Amino acid sequence: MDWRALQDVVAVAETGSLSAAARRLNVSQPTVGRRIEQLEHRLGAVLFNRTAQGLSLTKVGESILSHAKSMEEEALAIERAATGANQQLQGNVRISLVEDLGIYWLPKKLGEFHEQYPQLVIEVHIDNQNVNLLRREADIAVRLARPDQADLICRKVGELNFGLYASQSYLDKHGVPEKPQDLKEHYHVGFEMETGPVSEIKKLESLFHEDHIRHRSNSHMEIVEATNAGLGCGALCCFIADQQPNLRRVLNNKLDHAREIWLVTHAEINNSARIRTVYDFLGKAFEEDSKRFKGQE
Amino acid sequence: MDWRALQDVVAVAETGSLSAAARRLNVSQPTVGRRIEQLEHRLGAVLFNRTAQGLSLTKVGESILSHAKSMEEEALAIERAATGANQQLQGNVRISLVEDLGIYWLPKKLGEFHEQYPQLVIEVHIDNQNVNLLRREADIAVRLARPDQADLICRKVGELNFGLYASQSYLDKHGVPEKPQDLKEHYHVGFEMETGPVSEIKKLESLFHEDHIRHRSNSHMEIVEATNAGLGCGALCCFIADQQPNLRRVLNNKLDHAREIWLVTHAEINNSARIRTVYDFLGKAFEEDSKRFKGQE
DNA sequence: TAGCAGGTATACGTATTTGAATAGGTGGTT
DNA sequence: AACCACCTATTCAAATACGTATACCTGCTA
Repeated sequence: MDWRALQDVVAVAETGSLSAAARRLNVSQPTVGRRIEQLEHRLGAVLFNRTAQGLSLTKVGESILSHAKSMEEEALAIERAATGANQQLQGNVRISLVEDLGIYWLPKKLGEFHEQYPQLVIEVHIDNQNVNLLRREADIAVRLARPDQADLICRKVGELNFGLYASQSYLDKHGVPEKPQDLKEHYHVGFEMETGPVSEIKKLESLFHEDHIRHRSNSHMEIVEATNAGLGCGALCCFIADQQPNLRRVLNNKLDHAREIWLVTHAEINNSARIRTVYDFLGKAFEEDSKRFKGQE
Repeated sequence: MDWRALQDVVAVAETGSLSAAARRLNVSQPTVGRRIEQLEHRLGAVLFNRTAQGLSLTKVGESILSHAKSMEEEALAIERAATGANQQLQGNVRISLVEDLGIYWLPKKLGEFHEQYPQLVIEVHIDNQNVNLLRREADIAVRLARPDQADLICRKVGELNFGLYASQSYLDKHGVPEKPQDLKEHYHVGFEMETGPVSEIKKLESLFHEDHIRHRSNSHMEIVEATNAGLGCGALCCFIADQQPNLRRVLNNKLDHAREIWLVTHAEINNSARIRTVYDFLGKAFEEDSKRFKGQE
């Protein structure tokens, strides 16, 4: 029995089509189709119903799936174990961060890092959604909330403060709000619900008139630009907004909210010398800039 | 990551060499070598120490092995699930039996079976050691002791009686023993320790003078022939020995011992129509001949 | 010490596997 | 109704992986 076909079964079952599975597995659609066909022949059972819309599991296929998924778990554990055992200071380390930190902060820090560790390659993966560390989608993640998955090790490395900002041109046109109630007359530029912390977003939005919420985005950078462009008041990272010459803080820090910054990695792979090196470097780097992130500088 | 390489890792770790693993996996030695080499490269870790005598696991290799073995377990479970789901009355069924039943009894029964189920192919696997049903080394096994593995379903289908026999020519030469004590003067033809039930064998051997145990074998057939050839008194299946014209029963049935006959299969694969068919057929066949096996006919 | 029976590593022609291209089907959208 | 986006199945040339043959190493035995 070709175990690769079992790998394919998981991918096809989860994506619902040979094509999508092939993309995920970095092979071609005919290859996935053929391998599954062979497996079915070998097992003497049809695992999928084929339609023009894709494939769906048969009863037999379902009875097999959980086993194949267990195999996948074990395969991932193998990758983690091997990575964790690697004590060389060379190779890739993949870091996942939210835009704010990934774009406005990390690059400036990495210069120093590369001087110190010339053999290490950093892959930066900007993503406001959470990546799955258990699946090695990243080696190290920076998150704005404490992770709750098991098997992860994590460390709080600071707080990221958000304040309410608007552009000078916007304020010239719409006036400067003096107290929170004044916001009812203002426009809001905010986060998409799916991406950010829902309760915080709703709390902020409730200060504005519901018809005045004109713009939402899943991109933090885009919100900075939209605020810069005068579309309304936006809740922005202080350490970013304070450096934008056209942005002004609104209502001082009455509407600030802070989110915790967590550095996260997988317990097993953190045995790896190169990953621990990056992890420790980031920990120190965050500490150095903790005041900036709190918006106190 | 190529899951086939993980399959290879298990085989190499268990057999200790690329060559042996290749034989087990039905591929060539260079193939196994290459795939493991690739895996090591992909994982960035050396899994085996290579010597001219074979391969041994490194520390990293060991930390991986248990995961890979778990994958193997799951893969086997998949095979069983697929087989069990197969409701067609065609295909192979592999039966494992001890020689006595496999050679002197089963073939005669199978004629009738094939008439009834022309689409089913029976593979007979004669083996006095126990095969591993969990690994699908056989679909159905006939054993002379109650199996203790989990996940097996089994059924006692009779008792196989053994008695003490010697050839007419042997008795002419050495005389006929009248009581058990007389056996001290006789020669014994018996089982190898590894194959049979150790306590029974020792009990029987103790009746003879230790210098008179001239012949041991792992083959029941060979013991029949050896006894036929006049090498000594042998403990033989009654239903076989009673049909041999030259063999005589010694000491009537004072030294009989019976072993239970168990029909065994795997719980999951017994859902398969074809396997259940054979299982039920064998159950009935054993019942029909139960008196013969007890040596009462 | 020679010969043998294991093993790994390597070279190379062949056979298999692969992916690009494409035909053909289906459902949703304009 | 026509188009588009998505899917599967098939074809065929090209890339890849494979097995055979072989060199070479090591430990055992005569």
